[in-house]
Amino acid sequence: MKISAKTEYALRTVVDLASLGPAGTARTADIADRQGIPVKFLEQILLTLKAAGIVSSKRGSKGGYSLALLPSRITLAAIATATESNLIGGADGFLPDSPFAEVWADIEAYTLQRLERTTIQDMTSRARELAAAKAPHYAI
Amino acid sequence: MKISAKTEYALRTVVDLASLGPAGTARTADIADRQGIPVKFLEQILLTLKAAGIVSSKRGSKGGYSLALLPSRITLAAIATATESNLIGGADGFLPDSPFAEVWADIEAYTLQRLERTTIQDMTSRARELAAAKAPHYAI
DNA sequence: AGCTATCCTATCAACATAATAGAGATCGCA
DNA sequence: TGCGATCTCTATTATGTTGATAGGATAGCT
Repeated sequence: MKISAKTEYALRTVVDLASLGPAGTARTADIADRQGIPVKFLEQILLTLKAAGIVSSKRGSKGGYSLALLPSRITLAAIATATESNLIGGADGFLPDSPFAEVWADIEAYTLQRLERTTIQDMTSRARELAAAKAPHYAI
Repeated sequence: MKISAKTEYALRTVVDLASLGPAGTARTADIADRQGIPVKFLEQILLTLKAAGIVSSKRGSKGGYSLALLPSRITLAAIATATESNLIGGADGFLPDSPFAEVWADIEAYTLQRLERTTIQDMTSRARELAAAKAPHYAI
């Protein structure tokens, strides 16, 4: 289960936008700066995310990107399938009715389900939990 | 979940050896021929499998490769970890306590478990089942 | 108009994988 | 002992994918 930099950047980018709250907007350069992502690379990623209907954009001065959906409606699967060329379907080479194909199909089904059940909202709330558990003295 | 040609070849090779029965031996060239694998590539794969303790070899005339373990003791995980450079550990880039890391760890754990619970013997018997289901008129 | 930012496409560099090449080492047997 | 068969080892090439960069085109705001 390798994860590409592109997908990792995409996930972090969507969380970044989600952290701005509803109707929050950010320019590519600002996201890139906050997340440590090469600007021109992030441009491409944002175009991909836009094509997938995950973010929306506004051009020109006062423009930028914002989430096209509620964080609770954006699944990790939606992001990963948009950016990862073959999240699934890597078991070709085996005959379709081979026992190996069954095993790989099983693994891919689990993977896809897990990513489909998990939303960006899950990520942000879980991040808060983890932060609270790590530094409870600041939280109290 | 991409699977490399090397791993696919390795899996097919071990099944090929298992199909020869206990104490069955085959030369590299014969396996390559039966499985449609480039000979020199298969040489490297067999060396890898040998280093992993999955097959054993005998040199010279009358030499060849054979399984070092019973098919019921060879897991898909053993083969895949031997041939695949990073079956696991592809979620670096995320901070270790990031919620993303949790999700990926979960998926990897499932993957590894599935491959560890499945043996080459499972593969050969399942292959027979599938063949029987496909052509029941010949089986009766 | 002129500035700002997204949009689009081409290109390059780095890396991993698939495959090939050619010696070298060891075994069995005549 | 010699010789062919077969595994063993390392280097090299080819190919494809990914990560990143470049530069201009398009659209919105003031």
